[in-house]
Amino acid sequence: MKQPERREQIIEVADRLFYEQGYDHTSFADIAKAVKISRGNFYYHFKTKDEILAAVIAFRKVRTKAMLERWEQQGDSPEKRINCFIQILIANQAKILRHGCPVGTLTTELAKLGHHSQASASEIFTLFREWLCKQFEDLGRVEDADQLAMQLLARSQGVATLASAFADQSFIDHEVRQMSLWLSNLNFTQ
Amino acid sequence: MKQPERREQIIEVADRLFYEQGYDHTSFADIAKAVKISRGNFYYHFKTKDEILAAVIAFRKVRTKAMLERWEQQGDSPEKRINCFIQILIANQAKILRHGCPVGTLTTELAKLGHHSQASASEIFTLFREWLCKQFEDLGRVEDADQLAMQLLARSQGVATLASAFADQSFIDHEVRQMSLWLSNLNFTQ
DNA sequence: GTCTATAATGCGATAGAC
DNA sequence: GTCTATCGCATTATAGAC
Repeated sequence: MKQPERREQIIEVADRLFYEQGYDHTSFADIAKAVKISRGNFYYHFKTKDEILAAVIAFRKVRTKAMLERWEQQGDSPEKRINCFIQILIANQAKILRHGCPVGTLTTELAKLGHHSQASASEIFTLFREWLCKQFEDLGRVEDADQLAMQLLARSQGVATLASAFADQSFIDHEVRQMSLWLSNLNFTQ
Repeated sequence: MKQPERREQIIEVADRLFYEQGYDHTSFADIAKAVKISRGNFYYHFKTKDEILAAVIAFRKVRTKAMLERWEQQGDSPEKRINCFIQILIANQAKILRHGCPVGTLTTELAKLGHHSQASASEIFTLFREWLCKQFEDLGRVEDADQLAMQLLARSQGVATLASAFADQSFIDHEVRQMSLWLSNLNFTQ
């Protein structure tokens, strides 16, 4: 297989395994086995574990940016676009119940490990934060746009954590409805 | 040193290290070194890593129950008692900024590891949930008490995760004020 | 690019002396 | 109750053949 393809393949598998099992708990052997190459060959593509983590984070950033651009074009109002964000809790419900939020769980783990890539991983949160901030500004909440963005980010983060802890699907459904309601009432409560 | 004392000492050190470094990443050597006993001696007190994790979770449950009982007696109104809960984000600010919420980060990690103690660790959340539920009932919100408890639990959980990710102390301060405000307005918005 | 073989380290866990 | 010594295993990482 050509070099770029194999590299992409490894990153995608590592991305999935880091999410499902955690970064530290996932070994090169796990990734190599899933990609169906030998451990030795793995080192041709990535020299250290830090290197593949950096590649996975970069991959997630690109994917997140693409998703945010898609939402930007899909929704024809800021409220509809923010609802796209809220709805990912439903779209990824099954995975979130088992493994939590991909961004939150990674930044938390890297913080505990004292890993230098923690700051880089947190920038995925920043992508959501700035995008949401822009939407709230378009909604007319110019002054507290960033605070609203952080509030929504925090709440959906907490929903993912608790839904996973209690293995409670209906909690996600309920909180998503509540967040949508909160959003549609925002114009009148400033 | 007498057996029960040493056992307690190990549990307290393990509790701290599991919080700071994560469960999986903390080795017996780490704990033994911090307690200043040999690795071999460690096994006199705890035979497996599962065993010490179970002891730490049990320890946290006892400590949480004691704290909730203290809050129960301290606050002379349900609103003040719920504010005790909200204020732990301030009281434990420094630790939360570095290591997140002790309950949330442990349940998340155990979920990723597929560890059988995950359900037991989640019961610490249940202690808070049921205590908060009772307070919201006393506040007069009988019908949606559990939903309000879960909403507050989720929000403070998200605040801890994001504050840690961004290393942003002022975000905790701001969100705590917002949650207190939300609480004081609850009576009028039913 | 891919493989096998292997070095070097750290881990959970055990045995046995004191 | 505490220690030293050690086993068996998984891990990251390297060397070198094909």
